[in-house]
Amino acid sequence: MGGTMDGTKQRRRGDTRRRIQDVALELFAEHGYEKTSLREIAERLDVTKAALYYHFKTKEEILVSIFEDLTQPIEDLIEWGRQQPPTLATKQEIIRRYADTLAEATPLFRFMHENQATVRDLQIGESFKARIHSLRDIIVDPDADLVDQVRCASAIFTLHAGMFLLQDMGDDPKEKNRAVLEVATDLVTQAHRGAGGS
Amino acid sequence: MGGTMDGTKQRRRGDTRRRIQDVALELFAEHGYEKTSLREIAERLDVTKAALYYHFKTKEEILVSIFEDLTQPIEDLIEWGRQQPPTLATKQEIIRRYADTLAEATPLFRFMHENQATVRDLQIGESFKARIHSLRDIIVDPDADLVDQVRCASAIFTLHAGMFLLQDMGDDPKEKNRAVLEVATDLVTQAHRGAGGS
Amino acid sequence: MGGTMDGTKQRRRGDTRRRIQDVALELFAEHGYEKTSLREIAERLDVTKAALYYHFKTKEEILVSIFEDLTQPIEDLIEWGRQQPPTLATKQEIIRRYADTLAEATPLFRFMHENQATVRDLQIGESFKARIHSLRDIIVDPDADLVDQVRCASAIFTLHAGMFLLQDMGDDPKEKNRAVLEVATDLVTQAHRGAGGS
Amino acid sequence: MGGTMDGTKQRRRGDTRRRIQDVALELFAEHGYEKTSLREIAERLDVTKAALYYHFKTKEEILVSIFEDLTQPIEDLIEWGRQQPPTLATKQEIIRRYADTLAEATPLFRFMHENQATVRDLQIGESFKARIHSLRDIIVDPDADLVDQVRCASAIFTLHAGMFLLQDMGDDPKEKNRAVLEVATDLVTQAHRGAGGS
DNA sequence: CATGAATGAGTTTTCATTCAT
DNA sequence: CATGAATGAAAACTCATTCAT
Repeated sequence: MGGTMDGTKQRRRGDTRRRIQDVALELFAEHGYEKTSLREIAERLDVTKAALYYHFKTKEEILVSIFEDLTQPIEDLIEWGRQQPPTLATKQEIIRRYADTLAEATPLFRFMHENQATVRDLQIGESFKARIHSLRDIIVDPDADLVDQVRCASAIFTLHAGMFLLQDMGDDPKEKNRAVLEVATDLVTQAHRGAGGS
Repeated sequence: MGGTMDGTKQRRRGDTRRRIQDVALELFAEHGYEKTSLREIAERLDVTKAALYYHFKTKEEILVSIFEDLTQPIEDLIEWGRQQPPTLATKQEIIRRYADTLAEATPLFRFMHENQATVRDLQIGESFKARIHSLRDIIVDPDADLVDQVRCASAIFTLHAGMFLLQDMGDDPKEKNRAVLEVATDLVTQAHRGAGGS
Repeated sequence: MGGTMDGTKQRRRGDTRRRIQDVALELFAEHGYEKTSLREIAERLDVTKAALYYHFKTKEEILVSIFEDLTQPIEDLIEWGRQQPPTLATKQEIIRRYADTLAEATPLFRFMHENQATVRDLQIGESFKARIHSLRDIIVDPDADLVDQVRCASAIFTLHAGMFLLQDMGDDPKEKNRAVLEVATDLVTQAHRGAGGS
Repeated sequence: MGGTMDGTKQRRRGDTRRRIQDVALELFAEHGYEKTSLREIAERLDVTKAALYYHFKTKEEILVSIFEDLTQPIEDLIEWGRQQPPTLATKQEIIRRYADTLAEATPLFRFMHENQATVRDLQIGESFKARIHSLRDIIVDPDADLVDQVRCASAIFTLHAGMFLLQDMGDDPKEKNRAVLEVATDLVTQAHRGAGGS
């Protein structure tokens, strides 16, 4: 009981919830939240719309649940960052780790990035914005020179842009990711130098 | 007669088309394209929905018309850029001018930036993407080092982000804009240096 | 003055009304009354919708006016028929003349035939039905054998069908029309014989 | 339990689709396809418009579904006719059977007959036309004399007209139907004789 | 767990019609 | 004669959501 069972059933056991999230995110990222209907999601999963409502109370809840599941790593990163000394090395490491986090949840971040107007009215908007700001506040001293503040924010956006907007650049995606990371790291490094870090 | 008349009426004469565009853009930028209904636009203008259809064939056409009217300056800028020698000074000037262009059509660019998922299915998406790419291709040699290519793209996104995402940063918006411009210019300058510019 | 003028202007003088009728009938016959919009008519004539309203009070009036202009010949035919002796020759002549009438106003009759459901609610419906019935009553004695009554009605429908439904039959339209007329005449002849006509 | 239940509820169970078709056809036949709105259909059934869309994807699909369900007998008749020897008896039998078919699906055929302009743009138009042509081709040799071809087509239209246009003729509908059938049969018989049938 | 059936509120769009100029 | 601008009413259709089974 509850142990290993058959395996085929296990894949479907409680798995529907996850499958809904996967398909929903894929469609949200592709066509936007508003233009993705529950009918579409249900059809792709070959279940009825009503089935979605067994697992989630509303359409928005589907999105919220995806968001909550996938942004845990960012919260962890923020937590970690706050406990480190505010050295350049820490900041560089945060950039590095953030790049990894983005890479692992690309569709969600692509969605967040491309649907800001939608997301703004949708509870999670504030939540997401707050996280990004927390992150920014770790890598830049709010008392620093404004130009350096911008540089750090820009580092974050460079990572974002690298994920979603530069798909046509460079031949090898890995190489491109390395280049993006380098530019972002550079920006943070320059900001740090400007801020008087020796 | 026929001369100057009252002025109140004159403002409404033939002005409706423009007023629709204005209100529509405002709402599109605020709530997104999909979530803005024609009823909403019409109500704000105190006309009927059908009046909108007298001036525009479809909802999409409203957006397209706004887009076409407001992106002319970018096309001009691209045209100008292509006829200049590819010096660092040129590139810096393009960044400067592009910043101005963005500032003058903030709501449109905010809209484009925050509704990419929507815009992608909407004809003008490709058109806009193409313009940004053209701009990028002017400030970076496609044969340059990949890191420097990213730096230039990043310069453009820094300007974008500066417009729409950094509204809480710094006390004085003008100062912030100057800071944003400086970071973007820096990125281009660094890219140029890397590319072997003396 | 008022005499011959230029000729170009003369063609347009008061001609608009006729042109509206022509285009309207063409479109009504092609796509049906309901699916033909005034916008469509106006666009084809290269005038505005409002111009149509200068010449006709309503959409229905356009149709009514066409109807009235074009069905005069039928009324004349009925009038003529009523004053003839009820011989077989008269009936045959009516069939012959009716065939001519149909041929001369094909689009109208095609319209009436293919849009009966529409026309029924539209005033002219009754009017048209009454005319056809009058015609029928001339070529068949209401006291005749029911089979012969049907034969006569069938003669009329044969003519109609020949106009609108047999376009693919036979190589030469003229030949086909002659065949149609022959069948219709035959039917009337048979009916007459049945009715005890010597 | 599960057995016979009440009967009132049972009639409504799964019956909605059929009820929609029935009411729709009734209204389509009465006022025409274009002038019948989904609101009207829904109101008569005491359901919402959206309920219609649960059962049919579009308004047109309602019509198509009715058409497909009701024209099966014609297809069967054509199939049967093709496998018979082309004797006069066969042709007469086809006329007889076709009259029966028409009588059993009167509203649909009335609709098809009175809304040809509408139906023409509506997919099923061609489909219907093709069936009628197939039928015609069975009862008349395409190489026959043109007059006899017309006679056969006329036989079919006589049946049609008998259904929809002669409602005022004769006192007893059954008698009238018999008369119509007789005229149609006569026409086919004459055509056969003309074609060289002994 | 999931479905079949339905709803209410909304959407974009079209149309015949009006009227001041 | 004709237009430019607008309207009120209605159309077809979509969507998130509900609920008995």
